Amino acid sequence: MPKAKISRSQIIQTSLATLAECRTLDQFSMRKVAATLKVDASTLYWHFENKQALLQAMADEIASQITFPDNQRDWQTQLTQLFRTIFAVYTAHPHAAELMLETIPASKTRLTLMDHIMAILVTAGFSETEANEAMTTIDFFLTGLIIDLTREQQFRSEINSKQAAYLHDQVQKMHQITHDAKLNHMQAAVQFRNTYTAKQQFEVGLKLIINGLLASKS
Amino acid sequence: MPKAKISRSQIIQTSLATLAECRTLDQFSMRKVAATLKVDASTLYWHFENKQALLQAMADEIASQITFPDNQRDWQTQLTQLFRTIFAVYTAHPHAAELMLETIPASKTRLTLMDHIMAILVTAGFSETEANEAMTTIDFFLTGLIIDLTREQQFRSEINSKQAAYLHDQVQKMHQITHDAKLNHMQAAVQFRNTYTAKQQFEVGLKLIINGLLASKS
DNA sequence: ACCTGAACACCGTTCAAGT
DNA sequence: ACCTGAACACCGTTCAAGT
Repeated sequence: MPKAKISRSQIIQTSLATLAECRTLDQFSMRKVAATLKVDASTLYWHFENKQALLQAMADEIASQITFPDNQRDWQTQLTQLFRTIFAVYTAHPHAAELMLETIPASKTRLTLMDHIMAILVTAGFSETEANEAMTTIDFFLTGLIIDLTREQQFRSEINSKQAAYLHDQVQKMHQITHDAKLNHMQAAVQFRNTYTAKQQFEVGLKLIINGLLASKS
Repeated sequence: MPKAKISRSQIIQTSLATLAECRTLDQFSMRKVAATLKVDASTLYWHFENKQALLQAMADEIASQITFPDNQRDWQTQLTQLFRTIFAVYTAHPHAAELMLETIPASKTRLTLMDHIMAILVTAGFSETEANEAMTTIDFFLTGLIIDLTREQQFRSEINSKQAAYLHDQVQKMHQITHDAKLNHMQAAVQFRNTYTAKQQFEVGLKLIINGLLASKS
């Protein structure tokens, strides 16, 4: 029994490191991970069924870093704290939000997390239906926000590659059209996005949804 | 001046038809579009700068089918009607939601639409900030919902390809873990998703957010 | 049990050359 | 102005063969 050159968890760690150096999720490839590990690409297929399986494992690894809030506090506080943690974890790992979106929550870690979010709401007196709706709404909001913002940030920083240059032009064009067509509300929106940080936008959106929940309760 | 074999709009139409036959967005390729048009793949690059540009054009084409609601009605009705139209248009075109997510709204069509949504809210008395938050929240919710649901639907219908089979297994596994670990709230969530249609889930989520807006107003 | 090499069937994109 | 062919540098995945 010869010692294995690489382990499953080693692949996951290296994959996350490799992903961190990719500008977009689809630049992440099995071949790049293999190259970093100094292993043939086909070797990875002994450890993982396919690329999707590796992505799922990476998503789980990230999700496992999310900790649960103190359950003595009221539901608004618990929910806010928990989603703040999720926000922090997602922003700490490049492309984490996209990874979650492209991946099925078929692990105990992720399912337990979702169950916990719903538990907070159900314990607070919401129905299962309301809890499910609230959870997915917040989750999609959070995921969408992060994906959108990281995209724009990358355009601002990198003009090296042709692809980045094209996308940068599109952002410029967006501002141009907004200005020329006198779309005043969009102009306000753009300015709003430029002055607020991602964290601030997250807080304000989360508050809106929680307020909505509060209202539906009474 | 020889007559052009193909036109820009012809490419866009064929692309949408080609996309409709792809099970996932990343199965959509320039080469497939070219093959359908009986043209060399490189020809497309005379009409479009790159793949991203074609995707943007496709997204615009879809977005142009969204009509605005009667502006005599109150803001809740207008907002609900408009997003119902968006929901209908997104579900009519396979992968439309993903297309919107992967693409920058750098066209007059899409920017005007966004401006209109904000205008409804600002006219109703919300601040630009609140309007922007509400718009993005609803948009992300809608996009996320559609992407999630279409994914699951595809798994249920197709077991042909190996890729689909793997994802189908993951969905199974998700149910299994949920059951075994007694994640009761998740179980309720799964059941909820199985009995409700996409449209119903959309309606209920939209109502929640609008109620939140109503509450924040008073 | 774990890994390699070569191969297959794909991609997006470029560019000289054709009409 | 519009299109082609060939080429480049990539992909994910499989599978017989090695240790």
